[in-house]
Amino acid sequence: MVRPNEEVEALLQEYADLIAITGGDPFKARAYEKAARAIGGYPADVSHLDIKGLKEIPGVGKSIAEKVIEYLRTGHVTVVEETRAKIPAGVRQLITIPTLGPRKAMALYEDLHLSSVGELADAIKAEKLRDLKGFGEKTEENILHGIALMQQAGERILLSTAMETAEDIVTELSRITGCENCAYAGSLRRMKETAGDIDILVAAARSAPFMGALTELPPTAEVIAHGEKKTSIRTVKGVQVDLRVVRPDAWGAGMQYFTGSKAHNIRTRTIAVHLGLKLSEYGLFETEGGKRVASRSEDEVYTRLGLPWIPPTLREDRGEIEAGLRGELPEVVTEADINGDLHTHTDLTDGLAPMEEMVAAAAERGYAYYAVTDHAPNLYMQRMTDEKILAQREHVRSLNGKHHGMRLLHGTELNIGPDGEVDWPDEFLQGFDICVASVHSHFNLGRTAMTRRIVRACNNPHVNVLGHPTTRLIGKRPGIDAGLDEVFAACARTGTALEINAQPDRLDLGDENILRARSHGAKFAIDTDAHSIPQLAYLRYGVGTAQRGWLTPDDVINTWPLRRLRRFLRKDRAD
DNA sequence: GCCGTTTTCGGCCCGACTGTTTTCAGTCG
Repeated sequence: MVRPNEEVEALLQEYADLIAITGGDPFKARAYEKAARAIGGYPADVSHLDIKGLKEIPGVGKSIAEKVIEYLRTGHVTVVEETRAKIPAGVRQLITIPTLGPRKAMALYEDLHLSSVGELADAIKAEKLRDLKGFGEKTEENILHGIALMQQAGERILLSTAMETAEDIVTELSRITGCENCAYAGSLRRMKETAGDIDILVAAARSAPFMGALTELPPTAEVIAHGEKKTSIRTVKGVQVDLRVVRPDAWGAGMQYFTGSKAHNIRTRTIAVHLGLKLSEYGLFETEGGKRVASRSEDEVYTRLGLPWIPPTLREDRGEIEAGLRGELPEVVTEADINGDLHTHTDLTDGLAPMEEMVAAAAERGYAYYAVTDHAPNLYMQRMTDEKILAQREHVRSLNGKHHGMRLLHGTELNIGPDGEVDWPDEFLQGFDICVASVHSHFNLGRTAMTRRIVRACNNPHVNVLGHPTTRLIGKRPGIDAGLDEVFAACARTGTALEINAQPDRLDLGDENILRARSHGAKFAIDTDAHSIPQLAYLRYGVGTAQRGWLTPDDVINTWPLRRLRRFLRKDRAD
């Protein structure tokens, strides 16, 4: 079900956290963290590897390889179990609170015996923390703020987490005899950035086999409800999954109903009423007499309502009904329209895979072009130098066109400094085919300074893409405070594309900001910011988000042919 | 615990920022 690589990654990360919390060797903790990341981002399935194969993964040596083997054989690792026994699980949860790290978490556990987020919140309210060494009023405030941020995301999970679970379940249920159709619906199908639960729909004459199967799938931890029409379970990861089975001739009406959104459905049902019809999850019926007029496919249902089929990503009652009635629905961008990725990393900085491997994997995706954009020197921890990036450029040039004719662009991800300055002078920047520029520091400037800073970066004739424009991390960090309308206008004016960063915890810009930016006439780049080969597939989440922002291929520069893209990348420069 | 054009020991991503301190620990990117 879940990729074994991810399971192992989670286990090693947990062990790294436990080492850090218990005050173990920080280098050891980092070694486990590094190995966890490397395995999570490794393209081959680790469960098919032996010790020798595992040790070929960078950062994995004898000791970790043996633990991985032990885990794959027995489902657990003895030393991890032993360490777990010393530290309540809640303590580890504490370090997921922003601004709260392993040292503070351990102090809270040892001195105040706090071992859950709830207990911590209560202790802060009782002003118990401020007397602790290294803690003060401001620390209390920051932790409370961090807890609030986490709870704001609430019980919702990231789109990618929901998607992986849903696709696994759909695959399993589709195998069952009698399954005529199976798909996920709900906010997941609309590609909303987070999901509260997962809705799965099956078309079949008999429901019992599917209801039974769901309750017995490996990720099922708890059965919440088990009936004839609906079964709900909770997975080991705490995600609720609702399964509904409909008759095959009601598939379209069921999908339409369970895809939502609620606001969209209210509109479609109102239209039905005005036509003397009634719309439910079972079909579209005549009010008088109850004769069924449509239900087999969504297309049939929408057509009978006088609407074209509406892409699920648009179904938010944000004007799609009106546009549909006028015959002016946008032809939204699809994954197939994307000609290349313009923001990616290699192991020259913090990526996991060597450039050749990233490039080969990108070519397999059928891209016409691909940009290598490693970090620039001002992100000090990456240790980039002029020599290293120039050597990489030579390497990029040497591989250009060698994989299915895919053209390579050599670029970089610049850091936008507090005054809007970037890493290199103009003469040096001139040598790049493309520059992404992003905020990686100074997140707390005031709005005026923040706006000026970003607008200044857009004015730079070498900055082509504004990377993850708000820098938000879903459920962890709000976006920077900037005058976004000014920023979007500057992007449109200067020919700087706004990135739709497809990393599932970023999805930045998000749909609402995309709609705003589009109204300013800005262009966009849907990029994965991939740090490993599997992450190249995150593109789908960026595309879904772009669709939610009503973008067409013409709005998205990396759907364009290379010639047009290159013209855009020159901005107004003469060179 | 990993790794090696400083190779079996001794380094390991470096610097900024914040809030707590009175010289610095913890967290983050």
